[in-house]
Order: sequence, then structure tokens, then C-alpha cells
Amino acid sequence: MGGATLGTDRSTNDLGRFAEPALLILVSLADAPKHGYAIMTDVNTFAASPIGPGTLYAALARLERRGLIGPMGPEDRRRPYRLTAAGSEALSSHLAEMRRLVQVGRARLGAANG
Amino acid sequence: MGGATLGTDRSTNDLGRFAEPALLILVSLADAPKHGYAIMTDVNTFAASPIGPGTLYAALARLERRGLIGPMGPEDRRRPYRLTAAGSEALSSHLAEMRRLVQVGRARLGAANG
DNA sequence: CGCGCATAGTACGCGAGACGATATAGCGGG
DNA sequence: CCCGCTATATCGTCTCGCGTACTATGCGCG
Repeated sequence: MGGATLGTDRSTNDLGRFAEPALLILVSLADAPKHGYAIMTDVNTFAASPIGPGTLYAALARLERRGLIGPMGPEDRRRPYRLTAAGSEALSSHLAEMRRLVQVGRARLGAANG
Repeated sequence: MGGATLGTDRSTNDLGRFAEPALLILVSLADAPKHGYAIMTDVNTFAASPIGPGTLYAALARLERRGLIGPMGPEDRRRPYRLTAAGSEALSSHLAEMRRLVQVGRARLGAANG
């Protein structure tokens, strides 16, 4: 996907495109800092579709590049990440917008069907 | 994006990826049938980021190909679309999952920040 | 001790698709 | 007369989602 020329501009305050995997990662890190593999298994508990390593680590790199998550001191083989202030802000506002959209959608579906 | 080999398999019951523009289109059509341009202006009223023609008509073609929307008799220059039964089902379940995810995310953010 | 398994991350290639730009075309207003 | 709005279509590009395969390590088992 990726909107050609604007990826760099929007990426600072917004999630990438709409970014499903990125969203799941942020939600996973909202709880507490985790390393990649832990995020993967955690996401698989609350998300419908499992997320593979190809998706996960690429998305992690993007999120770090955008400053929404930050690395912590590596322990053993693990490379833990934490939400940055910008990251939790972005997550919060994204969740709020999702909630609004869900409300609009349900209202419209309800109005049409009953 | 597009998950390599499985794009064709999942696309029948699920939205493309999670598909931000596709979702917005389905929400717009949940109200009443509309033609492309009307969808574009309508979406721009309730969505944060405006949706351009390139995104819109490509997404419409995909949604039609997947049987989530269907064409109605063309009026004048307009080509109206309506939600199919599969489309409103897909929208409904997608909204439900979004709602669940929003709840999880807000709970985790809340637990961490206070 | 070697086998398999869980953990942990890396590397890679494919193709979907989001998006801006541009083309086309009719119609009403200044 | 040309501009802007309505309305749709198409092209090119670049991001990125995803599966897959691979490397590496520590652990228990027979």
C-alpha cells in the first residue's frame, strides 16, 4: 500500500497507512515493554489473525524509525521495546478515532436494518 | 501490502488487509446506496483523512470483485453501489472486532497511565 | 551425545494496494 | 470563453504486509 509520496510526512503523528500490525504492536506495548517474540505471542492472544516474524520485525523497525516506540537495553538475546510518549499519544488518538468510526458504522447499519 | 500467497483466500470473507479505505466505503454505503463521488464526499465528512479518486475507485473495484458491494442500475453518469448481504455481514463483524480491540487498547493504556 | 523443540531474531522476495496525478467529459456561472 | 464542479477511469510508484526460510541458542530426553 503506502501512499507514494506522503509516507514520510504523515508518519510522525499518525500510524503508517492505517497499519493493522503497527496498531496491534502498539496495543501490545501499551501494557508493558516487551521484546519482539513476546509481542508476537501476546498479539496472538487478543488478535484474530496471527502475526508472523516477517510482519512483526519489519513493523517494529518502522515504528522505531517514526519514534513511536524506542529500544531498551538488550537483555541476553532479547531486544525489548517500549512505547514513547509520541507512541502512546498516537495510539490513544487512533483508538479514539476508531471508536468514533465504529459508532458511526453501527448507527448506520442499525438505521438500515432495524 | 498484501500477504503474498494468501490474498486470494482470505479476501472472500475478510476485508482485504483490514483495509482502511475499504472500511470507510462500507461504512458510507451502510447508510444508503451511493455512487463513487458521493461516497468520496460522504467519507470526507466522517473520516479524518480525505480519500482521493485513485484510492476510491480502485477500492470499489476490489470490493465488488469480492462480492461485498454490488452495482445498481447506472443513472446518468453515476454508477451507484449498494452493500450486499455479505458486505454488511463483513462490516458488522469487522466493526465488532475493532470495538474489542479498542477496548483492549484503552484498558491497557489506562492501566499503565493511571 | 545427538535429536527435537521452544525461544529469538534476521533476510528475502513477492505481490497487493494506497495514493497522487492526470485524462476525459458534461454543465452552469461570471 | 474559460473556469470550476461533478463524475469516473487509469497509470506509475513506492510502501508494506506476509509467508518462508534460515541462523543461533538453551533445554530436556532417551
